[in-house]
Amino acid sequence: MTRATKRQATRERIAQAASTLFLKRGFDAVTMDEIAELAGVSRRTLFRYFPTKVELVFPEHERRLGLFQSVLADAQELPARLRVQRALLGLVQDCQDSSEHLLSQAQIIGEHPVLVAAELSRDAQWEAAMAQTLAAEMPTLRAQMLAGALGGLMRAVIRAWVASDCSLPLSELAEQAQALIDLESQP
Amino acid sequence: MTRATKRQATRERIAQAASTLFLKRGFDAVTMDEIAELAGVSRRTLFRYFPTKVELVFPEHERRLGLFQSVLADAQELPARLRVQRALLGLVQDCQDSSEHLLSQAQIIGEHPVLVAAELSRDAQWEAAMAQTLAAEMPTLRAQMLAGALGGLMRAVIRAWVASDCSLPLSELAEQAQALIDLESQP
DNA sequence: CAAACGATTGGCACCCAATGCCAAATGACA
DNA sequence: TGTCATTTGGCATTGGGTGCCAATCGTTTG
Repeated sequence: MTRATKRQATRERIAQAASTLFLKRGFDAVTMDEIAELAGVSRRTLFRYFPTKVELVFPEHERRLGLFQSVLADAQELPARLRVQRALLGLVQDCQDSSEHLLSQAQIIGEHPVLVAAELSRDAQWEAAMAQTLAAEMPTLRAQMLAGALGGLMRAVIRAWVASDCSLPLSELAEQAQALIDLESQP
Repeated sequence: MTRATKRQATRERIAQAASTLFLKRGFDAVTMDEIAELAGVSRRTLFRYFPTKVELVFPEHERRLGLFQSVLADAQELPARLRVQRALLGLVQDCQDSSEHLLSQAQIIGEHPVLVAAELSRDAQWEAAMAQTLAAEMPTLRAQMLAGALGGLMRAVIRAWVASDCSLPLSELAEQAQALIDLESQP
């Protein structure tokens, strides 16, 4: 078994073990030792794959953010606001494709303050990426404000969608959001 | 010395001690024991006043949030969106009045992921309060989206203001923000 | 004023997340 | 197959956070 493959498999085994235990008993009631044991690795190795316990709740984040950023960077010939719109649509698609995983994640996060905060700071990374892109064709402050507003919209949309058990059509919600801030008509 | 007075004094002494140490050596390099010693209380008592180390960075938050909520609840005869506008203006005023404290707080937070996340989750409480108020005169989802967008705007404005060492006129920035989402003209 | 009461405090032991260090094991490659 | 770099495990340590109990200090009542 090649090195990279094994690493990948171990990572997924750990994430799976963590998710299982978190869902069964809640974030706080699970110790790192238990996760390590269920995943079949030592506690020390577990910390090499996931530097903090919180990271175990968002195993897909880094990959997803990378995707988002690459969509923003693609097709440089298009205007920035259009690239942002595309990236957001891609994100929506990604959410729909993995709605199952999203729901269990939401259940784990629940009202837990630390996890809610962690999710918000991950959302902020998306906003930062959008702001950077938008800054190419408008003043920085305006780009940051717009990105912040878009991020706030996204959060509300996703939250509503998750609250409906992912049953409502996400695209419809996204349309309502677009009515509030029309990217096309921004000065 | 009456009980409540003493409690108040102790709380402020602790907050002051923490702020001093954080500014001098950074959040991570300060232990709870050191803060307790400088404040002249036992470690155990320190944890009774501030349940987590992070709370020590936002000692004013609870009071400020309460103020914000009471402004939202006042003057029920006015339309909700106007009350939200008032509350936001009050917040801006509050920030200008305590800009000094805000700057040192920003210096402590810096790029520290945990503190950034903690600040975001506090912002989210403001958004929730606004959303609840706005929900009185529009559908819940729309209220949440609008509140999220307003929160994103506020954050960008405050961030820009702090980045300028609180020298730019905050009211001017707020006006720019209003141009993006005009509360009056929302359907 | 004194005694009884309730809130505040301090000290202790304990749990657990997180980190540094070093030695053993394991896959890659000549 | 033998060497080399990566990965892994075990160990010790630091520091945040909590439960428990006894001592202390306002407060209240007779």
